[in-house]
Amino acid sequence: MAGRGGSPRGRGSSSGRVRAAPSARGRGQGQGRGSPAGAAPSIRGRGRPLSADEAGAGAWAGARGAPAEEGGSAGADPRPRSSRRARGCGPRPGPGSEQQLRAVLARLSLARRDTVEAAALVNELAARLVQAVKRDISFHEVEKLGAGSYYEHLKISEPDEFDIMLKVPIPRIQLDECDATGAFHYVTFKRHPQKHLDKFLDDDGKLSADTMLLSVRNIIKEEVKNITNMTVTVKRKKPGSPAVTLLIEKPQTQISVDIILALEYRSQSWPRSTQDGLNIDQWLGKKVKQAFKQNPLYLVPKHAKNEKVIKASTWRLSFSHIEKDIIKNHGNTKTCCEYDGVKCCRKECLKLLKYLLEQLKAKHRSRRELDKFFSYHAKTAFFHMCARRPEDKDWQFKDLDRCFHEFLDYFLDCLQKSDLPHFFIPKHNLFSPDLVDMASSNFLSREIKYELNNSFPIFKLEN
DNA sequence: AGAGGCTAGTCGAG
DNA sequence: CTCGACTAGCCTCT
Repeated sequence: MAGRGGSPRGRGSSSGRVRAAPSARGRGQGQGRGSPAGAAPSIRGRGRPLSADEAGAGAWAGARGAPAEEGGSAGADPRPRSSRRARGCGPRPGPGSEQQLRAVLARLSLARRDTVEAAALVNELAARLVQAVKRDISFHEVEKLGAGSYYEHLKISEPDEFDIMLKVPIPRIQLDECDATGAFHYVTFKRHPQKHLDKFLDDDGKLSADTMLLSVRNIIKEEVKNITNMTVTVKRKKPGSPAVTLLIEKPQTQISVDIILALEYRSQSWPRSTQDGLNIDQWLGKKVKQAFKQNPLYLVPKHAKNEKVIKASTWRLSFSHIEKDIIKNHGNTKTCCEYDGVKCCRKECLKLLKYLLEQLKAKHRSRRELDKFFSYHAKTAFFHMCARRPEDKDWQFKDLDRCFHEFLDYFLDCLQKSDLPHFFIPKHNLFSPDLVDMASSNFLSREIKYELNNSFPIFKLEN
């Protein structure tokens, strides 16, 4: 649940209470949600899946249809808790399909040992950096917020990428859209300037994203010099990136940690460009939507590109906190996926699409067609798909194969039409031809169709 | 800041 | 396969 402000949906609450006290959520001990699911030995060897949040989409125009309703898919889900995710019990599933997908998913789960080790390093590093940043008067009030796949329990393969937002509360600011997307804004202070942030204003009185991020970057670089108990380096700055990326070197692997500066914007209402977004009325409910919209918004330093002129002072809206909350509370019913509720396969579908994209990107690393696809595309398509199929019964655990195929169909459709609206800012088309050219979408479409029609050979590669 | 409770996840024993 | 231990993260409450 997102910030204390009030994440909607008090989840366990049996009452109709919508946003209040989550305290009543208590249910039994959170114990054994056993799921053996053939714990694959941590797969560290696997082809480094490119960078964190990326994944593409795939679309396919025609080939739909094939969703193989294969023989009654593995056992009916209704097995209560534990056994729920066990793969392939019950009648034999058709070749490939259900059982194959579950095997893939089992391989994608994070090995606990890796998670424990990575979390210890990352948490220690993050705590130090937060302290260091807080020492600067301008950033006195920063707070940490875990964002991205790892914190959404959607990280696959290895816990090697972490996104950590540093929230800077900024009251009374004004946002002005700076281009047609509705995502990028200029930030100015209303009325009184805020003394501790004045030094980040540019000549026009706009808050300069570049300057502010650079300031954080310098603090971090200094602090990193003092760290002796692990090997950490600060990666070279990428123009237009909202993050300071750190690398923790470990004997076998490295962990990348993105520190993302984020202005915390609380206001009566979200900006106009978001007005028709977050279409979850049928899925999570209007009250939930309303409650989400009471949450603050975040702005991350990110150049509005897409135009000849690069604007150094722009900020992009970020909804990571809401996305995280939706993913955690993804059901039409409150009890979806609770330990005594019914398990759905939504997250599994998303993991599979992310994996597919990662693998395709890795396979075609040397070409450029897939460079423009990111896991955020998969996530966005996922939200739309959930909104189109709002009911838990549309996502039963036993229907993984069908659900995944339908999800891919939808994704292919988006690619083919070059149309994937940002889930929160509907007029912002993430597949707009200026962002993703036709050659790229066609290439990805073709690759996905190929995988679809051949039982996903790319999932079998062991590399 | 710290303690305690809870969830969602992995893993080991039988 | 099932059970339950164990753990990270997150939340609430002093």
